[in-house]
Amino acid sequence: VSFDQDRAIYSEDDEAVSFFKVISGVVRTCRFLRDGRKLIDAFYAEGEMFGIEVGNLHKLTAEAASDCKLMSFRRGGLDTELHHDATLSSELFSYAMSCLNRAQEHALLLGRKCAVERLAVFLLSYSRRANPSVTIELEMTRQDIADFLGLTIETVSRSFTLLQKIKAIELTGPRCVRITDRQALLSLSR
Amino acid sequence: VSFDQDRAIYSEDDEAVSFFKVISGVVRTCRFLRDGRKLIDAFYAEGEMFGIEVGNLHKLTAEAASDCKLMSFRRGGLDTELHHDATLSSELFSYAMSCLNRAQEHALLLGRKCAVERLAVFLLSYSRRANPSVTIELEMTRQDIADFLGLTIETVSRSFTLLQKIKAIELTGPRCVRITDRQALLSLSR
DNA sequence: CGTCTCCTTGATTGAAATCAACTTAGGTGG
DNA sequence: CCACCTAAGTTGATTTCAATCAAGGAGACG
Repeated sequence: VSFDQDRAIYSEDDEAVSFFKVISGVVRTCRFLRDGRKLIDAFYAEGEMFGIEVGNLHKLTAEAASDCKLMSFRRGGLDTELHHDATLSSELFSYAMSCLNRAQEHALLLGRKCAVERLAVFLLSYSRRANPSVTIELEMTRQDIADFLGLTIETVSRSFTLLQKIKAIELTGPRCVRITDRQALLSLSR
Repeated sequence: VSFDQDRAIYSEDDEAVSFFKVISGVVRTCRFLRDGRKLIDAFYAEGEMFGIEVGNLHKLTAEAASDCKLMSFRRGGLDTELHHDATLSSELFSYAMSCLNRAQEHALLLGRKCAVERLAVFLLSYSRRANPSVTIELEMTRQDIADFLGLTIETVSRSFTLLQKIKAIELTGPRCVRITDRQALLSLSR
């Protein structure tokens, strides 16, 4: 299945009939407050799965952060299978626990880290998942980064500038970053 | 096992040899940044389980938020059992997913809600788990609430005062709250 | 009765949000 | 092919909310 950038894949409280694997592009899952405030919970890149739920409803909204292609899986008998296939369900347990870990790390970032520190964490985690070359291509907008880090686009932009000023990164384009001092980012991030 | 208030039950990166069930009192799980900044991930009250991990190490620190009694379980063959007992592992999956949900809700709060809104959420969730009587007894300090909500004790205190001023709550003592306008709290919390 | 801890309140500072203007890059069509 | 248009990003000025600094009050306990 293909989705254009910013298309909704499913919405909060939609019935969870399928889950997905990313073939290409980036997907974001997010939540909203009634007045429109938004927080991106996670980005999913090539090869990652999302949309697995326990109840009948999706707890988050999923949107295409870039144009992307997905593999869709019928949820079907997953529930019943769960009670019989111990390997499957223990793998799902591991999967859920690793998501939990990521979410807890995210909470620590949102609750206790300042703007530059948040961006440092983001760039490090992003560089880890992208190919390990020096220059990384950000596949999402400043707005997406801001909504993930609990900031505004202006603050994100200023933080990029600041990281560049202290020579931790180099901006070769608005979406292109080279990490020039990984150690500096690391010490900001903990 | 008994723990006095503020005693560590286990620390981040400790070997995860046991997990626990709360018999009485309240436990908090938390993470730290190197400079001492702290975020409480969750509180666990009577009957709740904590300390279940996938790897060999605890990912969080657990401390007694009040004097408390715990039931300790050897982790033992849980790993091997996991691959054979489908019911157990699917239950663990559900457990992990509900923790994940809670963590995501927490992240939304930390990333996008202001101080009073955060306190409103906290009081509502706390009143849900405590007995449903009108007056609730907070079993933790302002510092704990602040570390959970990503605020300082002063801001928490001011938010209590503010909620009282708008007649959403009544403080019958520093640790005793009566919710007088649940609707007001609800509309702050979403 | 004094001391200590926890909590509240006030004054000031500071980091990020908001408001506003400007720049750049990319895409489109003349 | 180039000029224009638009969306995305940056930068600056100001405001705002929460943090910090500081002082004082209330209850618990020896």
